[in-house]
Amino acid sequence: MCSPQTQLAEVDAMKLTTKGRYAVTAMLDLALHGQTGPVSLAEISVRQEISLSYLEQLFSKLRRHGLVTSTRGPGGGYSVSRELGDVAVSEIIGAVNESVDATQCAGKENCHSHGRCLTHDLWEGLSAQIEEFLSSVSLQDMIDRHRVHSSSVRQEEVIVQQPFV
Amino acid sequence: MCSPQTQLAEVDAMKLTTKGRYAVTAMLDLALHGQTGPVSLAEISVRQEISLSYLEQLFSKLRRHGLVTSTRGPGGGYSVSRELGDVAVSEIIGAVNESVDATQCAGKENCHSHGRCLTHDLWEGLSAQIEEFLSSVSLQDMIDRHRVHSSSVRQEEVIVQQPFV
DNA sequence: GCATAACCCACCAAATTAGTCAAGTATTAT
DNA sequence: ATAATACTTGACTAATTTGGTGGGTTATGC
Repeated sequence: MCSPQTQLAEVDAMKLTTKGRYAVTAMLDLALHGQTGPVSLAEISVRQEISLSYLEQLFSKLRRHGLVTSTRGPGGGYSVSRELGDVAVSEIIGAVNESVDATQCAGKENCHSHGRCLTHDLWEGLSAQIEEFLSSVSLQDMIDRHRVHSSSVRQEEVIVQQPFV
Repeated sequence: MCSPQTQLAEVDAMKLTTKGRYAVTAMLDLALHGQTGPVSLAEISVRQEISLSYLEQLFSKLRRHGLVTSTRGPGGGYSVSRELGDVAVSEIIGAVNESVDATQCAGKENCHSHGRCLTHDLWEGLSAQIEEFLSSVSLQDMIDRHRVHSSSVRQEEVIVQQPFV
């Protein structure tokens, strides 16, 4: 990012876009409806109003990252491949945001003299914190927290037990 | 988002893109160099390698949101309008990501029967947490934390004093 | 007055996102 | 076997966002 030839340079920081939201939404649908067996993308497409082809793109990446497993044939579909508590939101978002990432100035080469690099470091630090935060939230967490929240339980618990260590 | 006419519907959730990063970076530059007076966009442009015109776009929004004040004429420039501890990262990112947002299904209208809305709620919950997290980090926090981190002080402090309450 | 800088605006090229379409391949219930 | 179901792949496109140009206008310190 600091070398001249890499003009704008995507550091592979956590990106929060609708793409990631679609992926998380779909994974949540899978988590909620997948107890009895595989869930077809067609079902998810209808329930979540995401186009089937777009879901195929997303799940192709999710599968390559080992987050879901597929079952072919009639009655087939996708299943979450691990326990819900072991699937972090950051993994889901990271999986669908994967890029070829060829042009990356790995590490910090000549990045110590310019004023840019201090702010660069500061942003990296924040970025790392966001990622750490999203790493600490699993699908199970999201479901549990919602359950607690939507019932008339005290808010205190929800706020105190934040995932950030 | 749940009504049929709103197909994809941007809920105004926190978006983490390069645009927001540019804004935070520029604000940090302002914070670090603005002690002696206003800082011109030209300076920031050189230091942070962001085009002047793009900075103008960003600061136009930052100014309209009251995060910076401008001083015209020679020796002029921008200043952070509040104390650094009072400027949250979430405000900066939110300011530059403002959208006209006309087509929005405000509130939750007919959103209680479909399966979509549970996952929708779950995402909203996470989104709120991310926003809350970013709200708790100020420019001053970022600078302080970096200072602590870059000197050879124990890591413990940094980890323990996380901004998330 | 003049250079400096904020401000404003319309327009644009490239990249990314989101979605479509079509032709496959694999699995399995029957 | 075979049809049905479901996943795979890739090319293609529309919409949006990103980042930038280039033209100007206004305010102000010297």
